[in-house]
Amino acid sequence: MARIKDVALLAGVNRSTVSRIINGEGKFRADTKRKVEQAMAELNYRPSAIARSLATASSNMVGLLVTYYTGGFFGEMMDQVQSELDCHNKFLITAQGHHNAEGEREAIQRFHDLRCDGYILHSRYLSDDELRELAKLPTPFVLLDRFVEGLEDRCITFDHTLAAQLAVGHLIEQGHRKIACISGDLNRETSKQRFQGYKNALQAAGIPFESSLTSEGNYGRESGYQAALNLYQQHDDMDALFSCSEEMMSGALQFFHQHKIAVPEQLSVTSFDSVYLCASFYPTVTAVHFPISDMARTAVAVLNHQLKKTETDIDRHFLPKLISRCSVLPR
Amino acid sequence: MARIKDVALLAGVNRSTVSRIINGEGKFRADTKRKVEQAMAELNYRPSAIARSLATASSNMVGLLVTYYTGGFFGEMMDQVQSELDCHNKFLITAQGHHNAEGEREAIQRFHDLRCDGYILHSRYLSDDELRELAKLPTPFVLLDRFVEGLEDRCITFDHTLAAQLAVGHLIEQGHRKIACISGDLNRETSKQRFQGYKNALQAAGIPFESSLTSEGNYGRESGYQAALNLYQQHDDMDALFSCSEEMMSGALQFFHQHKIAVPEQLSVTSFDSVYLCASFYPTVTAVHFPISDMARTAVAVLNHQLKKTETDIDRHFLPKLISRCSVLPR
DNA sequence: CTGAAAGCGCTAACAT
DNA sequence: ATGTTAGCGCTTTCAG
Repeated sequence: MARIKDVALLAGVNRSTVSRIINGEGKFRADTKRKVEQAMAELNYRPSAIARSLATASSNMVGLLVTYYTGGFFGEMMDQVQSELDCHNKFLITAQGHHNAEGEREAIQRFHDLRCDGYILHSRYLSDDELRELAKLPTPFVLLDRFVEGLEDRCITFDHTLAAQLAVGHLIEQGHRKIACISGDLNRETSKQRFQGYKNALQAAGIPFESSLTSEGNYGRESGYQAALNLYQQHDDMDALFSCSEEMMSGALQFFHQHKIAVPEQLSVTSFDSVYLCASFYPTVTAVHFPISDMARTAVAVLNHQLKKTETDIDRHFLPKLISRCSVLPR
Repeated sequence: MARIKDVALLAGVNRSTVSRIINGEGKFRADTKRKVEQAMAELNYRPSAIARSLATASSNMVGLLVTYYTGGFFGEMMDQVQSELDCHNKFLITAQGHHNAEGEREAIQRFHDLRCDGYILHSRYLSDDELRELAKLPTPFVLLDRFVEGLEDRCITFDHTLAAQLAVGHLIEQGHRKIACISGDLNRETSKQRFQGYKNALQAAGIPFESSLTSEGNYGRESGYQAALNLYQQHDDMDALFSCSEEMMSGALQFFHQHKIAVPEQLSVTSFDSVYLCASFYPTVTAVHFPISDMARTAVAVLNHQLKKTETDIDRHFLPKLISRCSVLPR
């Protein structure tokens, strides 16, 4: 593998001249430049990003922490982050948190070992305190879909409560009263918020909250199926259902199909939706969209400002939008 | 950020001693080891993977090229590759090929710039010749789901033709004759193979091939919907359908639901399935499973042998299995 | 068992 | 406009 000194030798110049030409710093005589470029081409030379990192104390790498790779949600994030990063010629390093704090810590450790210039963390299990501690270290990072007091500048947030409220509110507007809810794992902050949004919507309409109309899932399809089953056994007269995730909605729909419960004729449904799965169901499901792509893009933008230490007024807070599809009928 | 020399200073030993202790090379007096470990802890020292790479001429990074991040298929691959790599303390670098040769070239370029020790390539657009050229360079790589003559040792393959044959054969066994097919983009090698499998199955059963019973999609859901529409308009009496991808099956199912065509009572269907989407449909769809996870794991294993220059008899060829679900009824 | 010194491939003052 | 030189943080001979 050719090194910079081979290029310099072949071109008959000094290594630093080559370096400068590569990095476009300063001016050079046209023919030096030509000679160098020719030598690089001839030797098929590519500078070593590693050696560069060491010399410049900047790796050009950005670490992205996600909870899991599978399921499509992550792919969406990754796609956005990568394409933003590509524009700036930075490298993307990813790691999974594996659904626990220790996993997230290890992931960040890896980023640190690689001396990533910055991180984008979709952290679910690290405590606010731990994150604030991390913020004291020199490496900048932004938090994706998380709010931590004291770290406001680094937080890309989404209003989960309002989103759920919107989805349930739509059901109410269409005249539904007996509305069931499949929540996510209620240990998770955002799940709680979504659940709260469900309650808020009911309250705003003066509908009493009834806990037997709610069932906790784990965001997976099977849990959605199971929850639908539970709910239906207790309330075969419910007139609507709200699911806190698209995957769980997928399972619920399976249950309804199987039991010949017509959606939306007999039962209206709405859902949370991240990767437009709700558009692929039958019927297509009216849902609040969780704009993870836009948020991921924003995360990179904000991180870039932190890296350059420039101020920014990029809007870091996202509001939900309801996407009307075919799963709701007025009562 | 503490460096090795800070640790050495604090522990009162030489840098090389620290280095040796970190890497567990040789023997040391118990108390030197203790002192050093204490110093490392105190300084919160973590060796720089970058400096290490430069010194050892080995980056401990592995590059994974995929065509796209979105859709879940990639996540599955990535998950497997990462967890295998984790065991060996290696770093995963990913890049997208962006559905064209130039994109794949750039991705590999990135891997090279980072001096990855090896690559796992899910390459769709680079020619066999180009891949053979690449094989002449010193960096080892493995090809995922691709067969290139001369590179047999590096190819992890799957029998797409047989898989399709199995899925269509099952339909035939159940007494179906008028079987439609939604194929993938026929410019792609594996799509051609799947399509060929469809034809093979028909031929084996003595059923004449009828091109109006086939429709080409692009692996996306919408194209599946469209294809189902096309096919049904021409042959509303078809008795079965085979889809070359789960996504397209999703779209087809939407069409059938919408038009009250009962699956499987009125129409039996089978599909290709990568990430078990077919289990989430209603009805659940009988499908041949494309074992991308196992293949990805194997890819890492094979690459590891290449990196260590050891021989291996790992089985690199995968055979399809049919997973029976609820979308097929005998005629 | 440990230390001294050179070097990995590059960049960045500092000269000229 | 280009060359000289000294690192970046680590590993790895070679000594002892």
